[in-house]
Amino acid sequence: MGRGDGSGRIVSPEGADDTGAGILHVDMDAFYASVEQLDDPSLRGRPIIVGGEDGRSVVSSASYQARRFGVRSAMPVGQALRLCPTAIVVPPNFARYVELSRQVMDLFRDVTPLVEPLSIDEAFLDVRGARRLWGSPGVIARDLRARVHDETGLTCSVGAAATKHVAKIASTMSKPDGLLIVPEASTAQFLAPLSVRALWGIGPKAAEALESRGVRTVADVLETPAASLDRALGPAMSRRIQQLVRGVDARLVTTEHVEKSVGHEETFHTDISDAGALRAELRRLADRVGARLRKGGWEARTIAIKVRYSDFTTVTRSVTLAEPTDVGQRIGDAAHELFDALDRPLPVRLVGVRAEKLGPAGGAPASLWDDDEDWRRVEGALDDAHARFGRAAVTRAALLDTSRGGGSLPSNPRPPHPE
DNA sequence: TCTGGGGTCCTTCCGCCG
DNA sequence: TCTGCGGCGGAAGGACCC
Repeated sequence: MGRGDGSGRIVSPEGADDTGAGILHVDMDAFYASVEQLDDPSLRGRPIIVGGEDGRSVVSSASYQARRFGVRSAMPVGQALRLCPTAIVVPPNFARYVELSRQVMDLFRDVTPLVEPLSIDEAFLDVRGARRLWGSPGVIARDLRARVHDETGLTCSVGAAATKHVAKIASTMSKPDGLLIVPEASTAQFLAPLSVRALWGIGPKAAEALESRGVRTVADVLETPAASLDRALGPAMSRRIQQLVRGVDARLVTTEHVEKSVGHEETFHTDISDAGALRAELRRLADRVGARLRKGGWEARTIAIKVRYSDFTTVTRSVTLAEPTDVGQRIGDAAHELFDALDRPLPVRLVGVRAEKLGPAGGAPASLWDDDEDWRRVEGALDDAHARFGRAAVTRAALLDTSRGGGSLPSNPRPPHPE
């Protein structure tokens, strides 16, 4: 969810060049806050904050009217109210957000089966195979925005570019309720003046490390020796950033996401010193983790606890079990053993339990940054299939499905709906 | 000001093993 | 038998994202 206030918004004019900009990033505007304003007309046009009402909650989402006062996501609600005393605090209604999220994602899948939800309110769409059906990426993006608004009453912002990374940046810059298209040939020109803070994966710490070396913009990164970037960011991040600033981003829009761990944590209303109460809470969280593992048909072998003290220092402890488990009792026992071995110098404000999953069926997901084998098969088959069936009849997704042995090439010109 | 909850990925350290 | 070394996996912590 975006954290900006919409100042500095940039959008593309009607009919802008969209050559090669086949990856869309769609991001709902101030999603939770907008849903609340949709459902309660008395909130429309007013500064609202979606967040818990207890003293320790933070802002989950703020309407643009509140953002003008400096209110941002993840800010403590108390601080937000000092910035914007007239703001109305609304408790979150996650079931409703999930419902609307499903509706919006279904709209996306009407356009292309290659939809990768990133979170409840944003997704990547690969529309490269949809040109014959729905038009060029720019046309698709405009139609999609109109459809989302017509059918849900909500607005979204869309970035269209040749890669996920650039599309993501573009959607952020177009917020709220905008569309920004970056044609493939303009990628370098688009990126060069941006602050390093605009890059995905560069947070406050990494930005500080770069800026302390005089590296403030993407153009600066391009002029900085790799060894210097390695020292500032570490080799892995350095390599990644060097690719991103050159517009290189091999990550594909993938429709399958496999979670690697499940966990729950709880911040108490007031800090707790009583070991019995803390152990009871760990047991409760372990049961929830176990229930989720069983529901997904997974097992876990590494169990970790997290304890945050009253001074906000946080420790984690983990253990690898001899046998994998999906049983809350066993997870709770492990959590208790880890907890009992801690010396607890201060009252505790948060405890958490996490389990690293094994399954399902050992299917570890490929790295985001590796080439995808499925995709290579698809690319190879695509030209051949286009020649045989015509471009409009053949989508990458259909080929992907076919290449996995799960389907056949479409006989009608509409992209197959995944459900 | 006073910091949620759900995750992922990376780095560093350490012990084990050949 | 001892030492050095590299690879590897586990553990812990931190940064980052939404």
